[in-house]
Amino acid sequence: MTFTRRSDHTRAAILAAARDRFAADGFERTTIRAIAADAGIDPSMVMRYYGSKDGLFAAAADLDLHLPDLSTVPREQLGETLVRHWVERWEGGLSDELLIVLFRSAITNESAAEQLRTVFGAQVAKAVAAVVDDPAEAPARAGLVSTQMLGLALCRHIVRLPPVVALDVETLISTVSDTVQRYLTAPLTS
Amino acid sequence: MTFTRRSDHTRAAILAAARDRFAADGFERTTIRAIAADAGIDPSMVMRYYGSKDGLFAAAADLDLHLPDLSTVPREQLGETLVRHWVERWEGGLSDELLIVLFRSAITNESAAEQLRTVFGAQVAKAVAAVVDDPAEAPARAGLVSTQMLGLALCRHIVRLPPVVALDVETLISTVSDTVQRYLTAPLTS
DNA sequence: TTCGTTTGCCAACACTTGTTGACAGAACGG
DNA sequence: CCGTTCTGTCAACAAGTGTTGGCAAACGAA
Repeated sequence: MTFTRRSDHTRAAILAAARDRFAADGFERTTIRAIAADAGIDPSMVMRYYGSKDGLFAAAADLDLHLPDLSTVPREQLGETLVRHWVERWEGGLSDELLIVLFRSAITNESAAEQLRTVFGAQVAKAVAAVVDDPAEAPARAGLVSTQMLGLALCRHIVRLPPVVALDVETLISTVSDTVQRYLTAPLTS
Repeated sequence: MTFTRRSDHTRAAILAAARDRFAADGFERTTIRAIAADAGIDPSMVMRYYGSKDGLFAAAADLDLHLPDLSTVPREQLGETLVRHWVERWEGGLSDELLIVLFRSAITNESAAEQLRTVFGAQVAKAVAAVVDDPAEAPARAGLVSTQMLGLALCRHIVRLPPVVALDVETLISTVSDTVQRYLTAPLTS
């Protein structure tokens, strides 16, 4: 099944071009013709190898957050570990534009939103569940953590709110870490 | 200039239909034909009264956050005042779908993103500046507050992450209020 | 070589998009 | 009454969309 086909190069070129376009423009504004042009091939090839625009998107937005395993982290460093990982992943140039792909498209495309829900529902919940005292509180804590981390990425890298973009990385990390630390460990008021 | 034209009813119907559609589908997927159909008129009327799709969007997404004046609020209630106002505005049914309009479209449409930057840059910064000790810190604090408030709205009302949707309103308010209170008043580590 | 398969391009389909201009009737001022 | 303006419809345009099928060349096994 994993033979190296002669078309592998083309397939990879399509996927790379698709990620660039989806990340830059979102799902709706990205056209198969533009992707094909970027990849230097004919639009019909995209259909042949990925079936449809939706199929191509699914292939392009398949990602792993690689969240750190929090179970081995000292309790008082949980927030910082998570936030630092998150921030540095986003700051790390274009290497992880997959996140932007998913993000940009999830706002308007329902299947992309479902994919984002799955990614966060599973991966963040798993990371959080490993360190929470009361398992019943795990979903709520994971949800709160998600609001802060997604909000941070949204403001700094998608909408690019000037004051958020201007924030010093270390200030950002240390301030937001305190928040996430509280969401993970502080008693949940109600 | 503010005569009551006979077409005012049509103009209003177009605007209402446009807000519904933009909020539900975002800018790109919303078609003038669909808006016209909802409003029960011909697509060409939309062009006549609003010039273009962009013009219609600008008219539909013109909004005021109505953030409370924090200068009269006791210092220890700043966070809760802001967060409660924000959450209740979003929870208040469809009455404020304008926010969703702007939000959904800002991700893929550059002029909408600019509009969102303006709204937050101006209105949040103004509200925050009124209560911050060191004026030099105001933009950073406003930025941090924005990440939490936008992230909250994103997760709960746009992407609809299940654990965030499931959160009890009062738990949500009190927990996030603590965060915003810290962003407004706690020393900024660096 | 000879055959079938793979890879790619070309042209076209059927459809939707934003937008425009011509035209019919109502409303209104003179 | 006339003539003008306003409000609305209809039909069409030019462009762009995802998608499909046919065909030529390159390849790989026999």
